Amino acid sequence: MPAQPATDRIAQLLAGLNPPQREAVTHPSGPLLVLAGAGSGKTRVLTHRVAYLVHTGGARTGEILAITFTNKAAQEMRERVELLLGHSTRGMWVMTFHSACARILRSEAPRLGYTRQFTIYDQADARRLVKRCLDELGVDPKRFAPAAIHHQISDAKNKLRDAAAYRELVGSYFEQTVADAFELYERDLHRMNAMDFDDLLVRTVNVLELFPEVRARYGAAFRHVLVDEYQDTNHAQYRLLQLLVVGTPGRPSPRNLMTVGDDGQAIYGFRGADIRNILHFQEDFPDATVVRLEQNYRSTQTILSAANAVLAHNRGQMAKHLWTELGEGDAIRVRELDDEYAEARYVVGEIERMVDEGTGRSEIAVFYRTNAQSRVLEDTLVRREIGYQVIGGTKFYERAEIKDAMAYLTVLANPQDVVSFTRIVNSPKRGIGQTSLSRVLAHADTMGIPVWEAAAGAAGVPGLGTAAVRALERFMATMTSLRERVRQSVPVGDLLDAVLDESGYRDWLEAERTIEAQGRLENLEQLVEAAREFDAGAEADQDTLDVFLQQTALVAEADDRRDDEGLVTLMTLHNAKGLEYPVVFIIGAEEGVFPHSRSIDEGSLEEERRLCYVGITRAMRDLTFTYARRRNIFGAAGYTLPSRFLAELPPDLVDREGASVGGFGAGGAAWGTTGTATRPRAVTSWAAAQARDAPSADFRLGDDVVHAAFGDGVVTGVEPGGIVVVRFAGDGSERKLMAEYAPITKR
DNA sequence: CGTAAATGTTTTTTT
DNA sequence: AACATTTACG
Repeated sequence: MPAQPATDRIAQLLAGLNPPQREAVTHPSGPLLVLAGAGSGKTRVLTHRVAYLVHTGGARTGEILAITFTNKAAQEMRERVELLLGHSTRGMWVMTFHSACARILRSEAPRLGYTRQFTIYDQADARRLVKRCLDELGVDPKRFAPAAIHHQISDAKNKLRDAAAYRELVGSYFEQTVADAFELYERDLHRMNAMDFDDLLVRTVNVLELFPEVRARYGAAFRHVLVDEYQDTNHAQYRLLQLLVVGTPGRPSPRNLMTVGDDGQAIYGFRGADIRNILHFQEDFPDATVVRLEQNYRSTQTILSAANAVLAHNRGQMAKHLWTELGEGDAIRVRELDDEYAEARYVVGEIERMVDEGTGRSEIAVFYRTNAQSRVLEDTLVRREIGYQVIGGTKFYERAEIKDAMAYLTVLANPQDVVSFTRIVNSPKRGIGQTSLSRVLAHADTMGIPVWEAAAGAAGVPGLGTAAVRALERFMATMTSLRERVRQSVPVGDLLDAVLDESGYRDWLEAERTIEAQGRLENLEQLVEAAREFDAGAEADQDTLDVFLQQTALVAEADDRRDDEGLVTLMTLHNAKGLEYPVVFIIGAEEGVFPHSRSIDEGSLEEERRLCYVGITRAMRDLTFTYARRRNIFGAAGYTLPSRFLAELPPDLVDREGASVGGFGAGGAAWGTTGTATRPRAVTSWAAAQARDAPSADFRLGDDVVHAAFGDGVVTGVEPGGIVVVRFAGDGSERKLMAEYAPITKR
């Protein structure tokens, strides 16, 4: 393309934008909030604004920080901006919050007592560490699940509360335990030179708050900050933006913050997202310009009206007037099936029919609430030989062999990392069991030295058997030799290859001679390949291993979504946000499944409803809901009720052939055909519906019960989800039990 | 110390 | 039903 005068390029950039889009793109300066309804072209506005800023000289590429929620979105944004600009976006920060923070911390973390080689722990690593802390405290992991404790800690961190601040708010024994674990956990993380996902945000905020010169530097560097999916930001992210944008007393910054979002699509509250960030933007920035994008370019009016009608059942959403020029379109189908197998057969049958009629497979998507639901569907698709892809689910980097390989590299980069060391020391088996490992760890702890050093001096570890000492010495000889190559800056791909050979990991898998091991070997080769690609693209600096590790820790999936290959796409509703498909199926529309029983229990129904809104608005022209009358969970079959969201769809927009008329609450037909003698009382969740089939589970307040292990007790509460609360006479403890599974009987 | 059996727990959603 | 973790045994 020949170079054009800037004015032409700008005119071209703005052609094809509607008036509010254009207003947002050309906004001169200062805070800007874009309220962008589903399908209203928000990515378009973001990318065009970035290009506009560069073209008009409002910012150089290096002065722009564009933050997205997922890596996928970041990559897509970068590509689209490059297309608009006609050149590379090198130097522009287009990435997720976590990536941006990791990058800042790679240079600034030493100010907080970390080295540049700090390890990033994912959820699983963090949970393992929490469990270790609980062990150290002598807490029974059955009483308090490490996952629950970690969730509390994570929640606190997202609110920028440290362990001390958390302790001040303690109000129960559970929270007391969390506070204890929190302190140990933070101490261990810092000692091990490691950060969890939340730390990336928190520590960046810490650096910016503690060091005004750092804040001034980054504040000046990013003249324009653009944030996508603003409704999903948490408090730490909010604070981070304030620090970057508001500037320092002596040096006010241009406050060029553009946030784009839709309060109707806030679906990450469970992860600490605070919807108030978007609701209060105009209070934070009273001079903010607000632009509403209300024309939808994606869906038929029927689909939009249905989405609006569902969302209208929430209180306090911002008003929306989405409209479209795409016409009425077909009714939304709702179908009732016998069970999840019939449901899968129906969906796959419809897919076959549509494909026969000329629809491309890549135009079709199936959404579900939980990953586990993909399984039956996948079986059916395989049997009918329909190509499909599953987005999300078990991630490449969460596979055991990949985590092992990464742990080897991590230990080589960060010799203090106990979690990674523990992971690899006896994998493959080299005769270093739990007992020997504990001795090494304890020794490192008492001496206050890194694990690596303790292991390297195995002979000096008290209580270690000669066999264990020898095994450790062999292991550490290998590791030391590998570490030497790190020092020489051997490319990561070569290093990883050497790790797999010299650790004996490859031989170990090859010796297994199973199909599964073969698959694992292939995954590892794929990882080596990814490392070599990284080497090829890496700049010739010395920190390649650290960069590789920190970058990889933040990338969930290696295999990307493919649009062009004629594959039907399967994913969770959460994963569907930001995407669109001509044909959409939403399966498992049942109380307890969607809305999920836990949401019902925890009172986060409005968020579930927004999730439903997100799902509906992904569809361009064809939308089908299905639900099953009977569904298996934990093995046993249970009966279900149609999702309340189905009842919220305006009847005149819906085609309910084969489905019970009236939806939720009119499930009598479904129940009647099962031959069940008693009509069920109103059930609020799936588990409760299922509990109906087990008469023994019918506990009432005040019932005297006997538990196989805890002895006599009395029922002090009955909760939705088939949970009974029992206070036991033996130790006075109060426990929540699953009525159906717990070994309790009425007296 | 490692393997195999037994036991108990689990399912939201994700950077 | 599937999985992880704990326990028993060689």
